[in-house]
Amino acid sequence: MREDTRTRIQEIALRLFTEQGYEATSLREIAEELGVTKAALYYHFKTKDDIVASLADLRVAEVEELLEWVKTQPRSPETRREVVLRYAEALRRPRYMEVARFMERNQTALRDHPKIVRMREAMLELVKEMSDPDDPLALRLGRSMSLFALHAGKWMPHEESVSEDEVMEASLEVALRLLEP
Amino acid sequence: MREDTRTRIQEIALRLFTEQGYEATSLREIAEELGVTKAALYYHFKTKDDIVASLADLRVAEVEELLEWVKTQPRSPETRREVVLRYAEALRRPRYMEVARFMERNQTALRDHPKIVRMREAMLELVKEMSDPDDPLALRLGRSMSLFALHAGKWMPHEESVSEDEVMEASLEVALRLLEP
DNA sequence: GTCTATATCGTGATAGAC
DNA sequence: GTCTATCACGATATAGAC
Repeated sequence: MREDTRTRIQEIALRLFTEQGYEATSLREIAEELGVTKAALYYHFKTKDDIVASLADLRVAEVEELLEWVKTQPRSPETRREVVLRYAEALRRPRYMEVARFMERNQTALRDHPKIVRMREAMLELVKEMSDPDDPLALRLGRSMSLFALHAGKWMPHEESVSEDEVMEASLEVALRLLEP
Repeated sequence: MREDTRTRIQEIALRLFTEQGYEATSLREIAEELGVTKAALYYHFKTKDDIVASLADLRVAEVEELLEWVKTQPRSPETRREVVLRYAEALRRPRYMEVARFMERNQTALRDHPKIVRMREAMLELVKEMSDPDDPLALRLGRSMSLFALHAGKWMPHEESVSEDEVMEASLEVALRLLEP
């Protein structure tokens, strides 16, 4: 059974926005890859920003959920570990990592987009929850990098002999190590 | 003595490109901040790309120099440590960190720009020189993140009570720790 | 749902006067 | 070195037929 057009637009847009950048990608390009005209896109999405919003939705809810959860937990090594594990788990879901990469690569272009702003704020709060204000600065910094380390594995170049799972496992190891002094 | 116009253009462009993104920043905006018309910019820079090139120049030579040096050294813990220290030292120079941030934030928009391509390749080689192919994956990943950790300190949010130097010192601590198993 | 046609705008860039 | 005036282009977005 064939995907619906809306989903195909999302997929094409996600790829092009990430590869070339949001502003550098025109609706004409997306339409051409889809095999329709520019105007047809406007039936499925009201504006170009709307496409971004639909992509952000794939991720925002999940991060905010994780944030809500962590707020109910004590600030302990176990909680931090669990946050990293849950975040890593989320990254395995289809398209999640791709959306994360799209956002990361287009932060400036999208810095005023409401959904992106919410996303950034949630991530900052999440990072904040992972340290006490009186922890040493280097430790706090390391923990801030922890979640990012999980993304980094996918973006760093490595040989083809290494499998996805191995990279994810190694990233997780780095991330967990960054939690501790 | 007043800065020359060329330098002022670079400064304004660097700030706007970083804050809003390269594509989102028009020459009109830069000209307005400078207090001249768009056309006047073209006396100082032949194209918009030329402004980027002049900004990249502030950093490319330095990284390539560091790369050349590391290639003459054995792959040892001391060499890796020295690379991180030298890179951290370079980041203290005026505008270097700002240029790094500008590049980082606009990687996609500038992905075909010759100077940016050279820069990325040099950084990748530099990272490569910091590990042996048979080191464990997690260690190689951590070392890849090491230089990035030095950037990260500046971007992560932290209280105003913390000084620049303290942040840099903490970043350095994280970076050095990432070098070791 | 998709089309053609068009409106409207801002962009990077150039020519030539001063 | 800076200006005015202008160009050519491609962008997002809309109207209305099919």
